[in-house]
Amino acid sequence: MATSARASGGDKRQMILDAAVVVFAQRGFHACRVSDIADEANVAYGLVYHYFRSKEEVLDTLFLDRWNNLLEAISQIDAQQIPIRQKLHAIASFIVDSYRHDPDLMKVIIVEVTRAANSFARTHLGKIREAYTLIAEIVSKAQVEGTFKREITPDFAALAFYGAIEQVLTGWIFDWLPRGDAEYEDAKGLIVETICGGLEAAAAPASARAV
Amino acid sequence: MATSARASGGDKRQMILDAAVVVFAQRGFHACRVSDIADEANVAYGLVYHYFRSKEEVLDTLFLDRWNNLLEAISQIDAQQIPIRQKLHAIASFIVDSYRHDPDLMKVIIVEVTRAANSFARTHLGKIREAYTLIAEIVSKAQVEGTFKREITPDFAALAFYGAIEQVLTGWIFDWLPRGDAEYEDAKGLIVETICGGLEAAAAPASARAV
DNA sequence: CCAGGCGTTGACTGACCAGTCAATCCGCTC
DNA sequence: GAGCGGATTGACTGGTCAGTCAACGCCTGG
Repeated sequence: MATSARASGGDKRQMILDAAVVVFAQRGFHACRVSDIADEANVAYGLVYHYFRSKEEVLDTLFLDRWNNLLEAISQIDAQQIPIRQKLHAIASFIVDSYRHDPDLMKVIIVEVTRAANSFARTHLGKIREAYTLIAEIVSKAQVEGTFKREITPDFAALAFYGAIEQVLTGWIFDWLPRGDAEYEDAKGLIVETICGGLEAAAAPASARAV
Repeated sequence: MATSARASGGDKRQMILDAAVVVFAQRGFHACRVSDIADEANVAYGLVYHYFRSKEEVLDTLFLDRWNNLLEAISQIDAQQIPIRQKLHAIASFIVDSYRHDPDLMKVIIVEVTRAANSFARTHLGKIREAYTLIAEIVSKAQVEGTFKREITPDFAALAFYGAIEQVLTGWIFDWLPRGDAEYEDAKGLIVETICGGLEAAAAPASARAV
């Protein structure tokens, strides 16, 4: 009664999006057919085209929703008055927890958009770079206040930081790395420690930039 | 005369491979047609299938040739009696110089294989992970000798190191980062410094693992 | 009870393209 | 100069799928 057979308004739209996540995660964007999405959503083929202009628009929608969340989260984290390490930890947390909360969706976003440099990343380059830029600004401020050294450019640092996170997520997605709540928590700390503290034992003087 | 109209043996095979690099780099593996490769190589469509079983085998060939080179290079670098930083710098150098020497080929390998987690990376996961493993072993040895701290697992360190390199290459490939000989040299040093020394100014004690 | 219209359906079309194959070419050997 | 066999050609086939569209269902408002 509450949920009539005829679902109200955008209800089926959401069902299609949810189905798309499952299908894209399982078979990949290019390998799956639009009919797979419709089947998974228990919806007629044509309805997908009622709500979305194309198969691509479905993926675009999934990506943009999620990525805008990320951008806002980073901005909010940056606005807080906390040490730089805590900021980076919070960003890593947000992304790792996004994965924990909905692994399929994050898999789709990373595998099909973020890492798919020749197809979708092209379209969304602007959005993706916004994230880099926000992180770079955080690094930059840390350099100004003296917490971070200046030898490494903020852009470069952002690349390394985000790259490390993405690489770890990729490791989980493809089962190179063990998954689990403990692993997720550890990873957050390890990413931040690697990027901030480096791998070297605290012994060599800062000037030991050999090679 | 030396080069007769009828090229000898595997000559055309190489022409096809070279053409594939150009075409894959320009339009992407999925977006291009086999006929594009044949056209670019000035060769009949069918000849591609004389030398390769499928379009995929062309890409596989490109990838494996190059990746095996990389694996061997890493092994050789590891065998040398030099400080850990120099080893990592040499690895970064090899990869960056590979890009400098043949940007299109590296673009194809990274964009179409290494980062294409859902299609080709699947097939070549083993090969790709060999690289991680080799790097992790180097890190592991550095931990044993006390140069690297033990808090960060070798697997994780390898992920971060390789991830940083790949991210920087991606930055060049898609024009987020300026290219040029100076930039290439700088990048090698910055990658190593970021991973080994971290971003933080040398002031906080090693125990400052906040958050 | 009827009309209008959004939501929904799924068969169909048009285009695309990987891979096949029968025919031709050409260098070589005997 | 006959004939073998690998190299080369490109028209063709078979299958796939994204996207279209005409029709139908069901709610709503009059």
